[in-house]
Amino acid sequence: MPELPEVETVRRGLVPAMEGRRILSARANRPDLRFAFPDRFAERLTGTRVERVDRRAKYLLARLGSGETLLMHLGMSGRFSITAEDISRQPGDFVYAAPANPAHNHVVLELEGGVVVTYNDPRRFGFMDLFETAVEPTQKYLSLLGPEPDSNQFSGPYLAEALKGRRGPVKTALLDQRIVAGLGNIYVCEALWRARVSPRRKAGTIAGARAEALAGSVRAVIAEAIAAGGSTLRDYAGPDGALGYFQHRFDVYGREGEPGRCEAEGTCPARIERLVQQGRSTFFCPRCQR
DNA sequence: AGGGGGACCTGTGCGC
DNA sequence: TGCGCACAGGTCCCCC
Repeated sequence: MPELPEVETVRRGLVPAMEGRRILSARANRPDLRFAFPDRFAERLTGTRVERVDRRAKYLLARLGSGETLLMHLGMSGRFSITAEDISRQPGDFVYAAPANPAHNHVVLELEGGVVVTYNDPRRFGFMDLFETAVEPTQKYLSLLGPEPDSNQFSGPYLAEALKGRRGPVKTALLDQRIVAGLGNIYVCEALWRARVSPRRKAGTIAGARAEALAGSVRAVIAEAIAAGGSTLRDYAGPDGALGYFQHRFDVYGREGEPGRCEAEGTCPARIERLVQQGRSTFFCPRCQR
């Protein structure tokens, strides 16, 4: 379930399990996920220390003592679980609504301190790569990414400039990771609704105050979702060290046919509609989004 | 260059 | 109960 906020929540869960620990063994249980694992994947991980776990857009980036970075993308259905002997009062595992089918455990990392990090991904849309950290500016998955929503670079004027001349719908443009990094189908719908911008509006017509509002909505939606993931995390962090996975109530996503929450009182006379753009569902209020 | 459509996978929920 | 279909939070790649 990973858009930027979910990936950030996962990152925060992986930090205590991985940072500072040497990888004692690594195993891929199959040759590929979405793409083939890089050459000598397990050997390049074994024996090196994880110095830091970063995130860029929806990518998790484990910085290794070897000078390489392990890049991990969760695709649509990727998830990590952690088992640990000695991380008391620390996240010991992620909590999911349904248990993982072990048949889809594709990568297993054993780290110091009895920590085992397992990557499970039924659909295998996720992928992993290893690259020299020094070449990150030209790394194929990272080099073309737009600004993070919470960065100074991401602003109304930036967004207007980035969307200028684009003839397709703004919904599609916001999913383009080169324009802004980390948004997915849910948060694009939510941000457009908050800004009262129609998902069908031509991207190139977003300018001025409208661009400002949209950039602000993107920022706010992402920030709140991260905070909600964090609060869930605290709520679920019990003595066994469980880490809650992000849960959220959406204003439009998945709410086709329900009354809009567009008015101050919470009830809009219109109902949320669903339409399909580029083969993906868009949820919006036909009355309030223009 | 930008935009549209298909491809990659498995799982789930629904209508018949 | 079984079957087929639609749909699912992402990205890449090919074509125009």
